[in-house]
Amino acid sequence: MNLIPRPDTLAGGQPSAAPLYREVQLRITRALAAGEWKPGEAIPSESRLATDFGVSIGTIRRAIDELVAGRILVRQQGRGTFVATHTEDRTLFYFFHVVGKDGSQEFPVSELLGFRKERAGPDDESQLGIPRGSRVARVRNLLKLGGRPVVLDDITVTTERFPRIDEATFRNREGTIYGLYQARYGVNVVRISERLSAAHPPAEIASILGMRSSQPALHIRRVAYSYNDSPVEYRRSWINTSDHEYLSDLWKTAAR
Amino acid sequence: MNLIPRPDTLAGGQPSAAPLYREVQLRITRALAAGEWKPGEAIPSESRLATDFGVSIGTIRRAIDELVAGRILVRQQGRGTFVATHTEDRTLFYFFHVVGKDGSQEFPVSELLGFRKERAGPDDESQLGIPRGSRVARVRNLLKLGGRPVVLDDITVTTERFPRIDEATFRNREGTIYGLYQARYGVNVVRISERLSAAHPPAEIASILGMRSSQPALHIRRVAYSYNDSPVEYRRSWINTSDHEYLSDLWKTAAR
DNA sequence: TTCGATTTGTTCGTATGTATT
DNA sequence: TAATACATACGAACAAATCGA
Repeated sequence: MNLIPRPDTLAGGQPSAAPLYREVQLRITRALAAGEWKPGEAIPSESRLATDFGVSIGTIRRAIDELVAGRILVRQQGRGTFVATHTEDRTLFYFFHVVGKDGSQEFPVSELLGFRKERAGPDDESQLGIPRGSRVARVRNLLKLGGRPVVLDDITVTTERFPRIDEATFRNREGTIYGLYQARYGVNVVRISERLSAAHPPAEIASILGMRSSQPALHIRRVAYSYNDSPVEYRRSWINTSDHEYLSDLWKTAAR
Repeated sequence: MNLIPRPDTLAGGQPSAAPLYREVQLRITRALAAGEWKPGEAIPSESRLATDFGVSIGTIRRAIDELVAGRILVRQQGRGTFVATHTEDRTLFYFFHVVGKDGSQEFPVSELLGFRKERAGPDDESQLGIPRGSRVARVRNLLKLGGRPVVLDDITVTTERFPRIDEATFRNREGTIYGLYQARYGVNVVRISERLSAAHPPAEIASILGMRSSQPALHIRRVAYSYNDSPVEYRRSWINTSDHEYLSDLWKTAAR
């Protein structure tokens, strides 16, 4: 029956008690993080990976299953398995949770309001896990729904991960911001964590959102992560919830 | 090799193009909805289900996989597969998303503030998908964190699904409200959908939460679903976000 | 249009490992 | 210790989708 005993190591690294498919998964994730297979591209076929890694095709499928569930990879029968991109409309609402109070999901229109480079503050440092005084880029971006301003994003990223980033890069992009990160910097956002609270917006922001400063707004602090849970973006948002809501619907979006 | 062609029907019902594991999954879900296996109990072993359904054990595992991912079932190696309960602390934070601004996850203390029965309003009817003028029970419940009031829930359920429900039922319960639904009424909440907005709380609610009515609060409209996406509870909540936040962290809680 | 090669999707079966009782 | 139940890994066969010759 050709039962080869499973080696304790697969990559020649430190020994491990983890199952084989986890090791395979880890190697695939590392290859993704290293940019070996780029977003939109197909990764090698399952049978190819099986021979390359010296495991059965079932083990490869098992390893890929979770990456597909986590929207890191996308399978297509008859074609192959592809690195997920942020260019598809479907994936947008996976990271964009603002919907109309009537339940309508609308495509936001983006407008760049500001760009500058400076030193990170203590909040940025802790959220992004970066050294003191790191150089960061700050972007102020407005999202309009139905022609009216609804969401104001203040985005912070490190110039280390996004070298030579500038205003034109943001202004001339096609598609979403995460699509830009992916296509131009090889940074693939695969997960976000958001903390919401209600507060009065600062006067400047209230003005942009067309509300009075005495009106309540939704405030969100978001950290976006790439592979291996490494944080890549810190975003503070204000949302005018007069006509819109934040939708938190765990399993509708994920696989059931 | 004993290759039996797959029948188009498994239960003798209408024909189907769905894969076999989906049909098995559907039958398991139906059995759960019918209360055939109760929360906390073990469902039959995989090998037993395989012979019962006349499919391979691999197909059974495939069918159960998604139910486990959706927290409907819980596998335990060496013991069996169990219907998930709302009595475990782990599962609490799957439905309770309020955390301290310092990130601390605290166990809320519940206090019943009110109970009454009346006719459903239009909002209740549409959210719960019930006929006009249905009889509903309304519960007002306060959640305290660190001894201070933080969350006020106004809960609406139908007396049809929760017969003979009364104030004492809620007051004398042990554990969570969803645990009560499960243990006493066989209603198993497996998914919630929440819509968040920022607003000024009504004076009465602000007073309960120890805030001024001019302060912003987080307002949440939640619909809780049982098996087969059938809505069972409509809940309107107000949250004082002075010291707490709403955490939306898709993949930390789900399987990666 | 047809056909064949390729790739993922489904189902089956078997063997063995590990945890529980 | 033995029996039971889930976990991992392998392999095989066929179905279904895709794509190019």
